[in-house]
Amino acid sequence: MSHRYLILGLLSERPMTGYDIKKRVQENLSTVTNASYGTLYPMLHRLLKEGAVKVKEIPQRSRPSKKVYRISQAGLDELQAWLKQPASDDQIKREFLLKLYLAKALDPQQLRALVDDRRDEIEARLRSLRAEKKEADSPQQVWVLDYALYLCRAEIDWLKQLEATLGVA
Amino acid sequence: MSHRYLILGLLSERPMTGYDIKKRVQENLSTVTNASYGTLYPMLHRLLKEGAVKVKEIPQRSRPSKKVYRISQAGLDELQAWLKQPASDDQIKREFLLKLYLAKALDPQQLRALVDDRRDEIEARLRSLRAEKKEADSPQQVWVLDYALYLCRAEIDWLKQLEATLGVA
DNA sequence: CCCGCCATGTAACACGTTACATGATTTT
DNA sequence: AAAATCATGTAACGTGTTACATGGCGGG
Repeated sequence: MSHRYLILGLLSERPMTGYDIKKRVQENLSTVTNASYGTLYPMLHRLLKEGAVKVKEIPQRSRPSKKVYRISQAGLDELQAWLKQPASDDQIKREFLLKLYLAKALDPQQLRALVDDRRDEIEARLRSLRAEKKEADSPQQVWVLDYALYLCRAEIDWLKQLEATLGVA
Repeated sequence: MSHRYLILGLLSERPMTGYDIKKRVQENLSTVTNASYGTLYPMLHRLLKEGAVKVKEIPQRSRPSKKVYRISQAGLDELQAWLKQPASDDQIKREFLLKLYLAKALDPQQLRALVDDRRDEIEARLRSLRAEKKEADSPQQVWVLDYALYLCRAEIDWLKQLEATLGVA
């Protein structure tokens, strides 16, 4: 459901096409969501039907006509109302955590390998986030990236400590 | 799909009923998943059909007969194979992050309120995790709780820093 | 006497991903 | 000559949540 507000939020900045929204999400919001066309287009249709957005069709030569969506007053109201509500609980789905919990079934060497691989992966992610931050051009983007960076560092610390306890045992 | 391995993993410790699994998940794994009966029972049926588990039905007076599931060799093999594979990417869905990103549409006071509320919430969560940790009785459980604790602390640090930059602006 | 625990399950709904379909234009 | 970009969309599939249905037993 929160893709609804993702769209309304982006349209509240400026009118956009579905295609624009997709690009914007990939560039700036990949930490938050991965919304695909299969989610975005149907949701735009729905928002239109419900009056939260309006659309202006711009014909193009030899291409599907561009549909520029613009948020309506009703849409703005809905967005505002949603923003004021406290955020619903996070849903973290960390397959890695599950594996770790189930690792009784694994011998110590394999467990060690699992943890080490994880650390490599997170460290790679940390580097790529740092690179992204250099390119960031809005405060909002920096906030989100910082968030991801803080979490990465925390996970690395935790992994180090975990490795230490595994080393002893 | 990973509920499949959740079930296999828990059954690899000892035979259990669907009801037992649900309880276990609520008690020890709420950080990782919230699997409901509507997920668990159908998955057990499927695992049975596919030969990854076996079942023993124990009739009871005036209650649905208890179905105790036990993992099969095929199931164990599948679990091992899965555990050895690197974990797939995390999917973090943080509604709060989205709100923050879209907060251009919000005036500074409301933004402030959003951030403050979040901090209260996370601090409450931190306390409840600490309490849970005292009750923990397996290393695995401590690992998972520690993970959640590290993330909580990181988020609080990030929020503090965010509050500071908001205060200045 | 009521509530929570035990214990199974299904059905409707909501959500999201992936792959497919189309096809010119611009960049490498 | 190939690949990426622009630009729309649908359909099948997979997964998960919620609410419903059933009903005795034990403790406060």
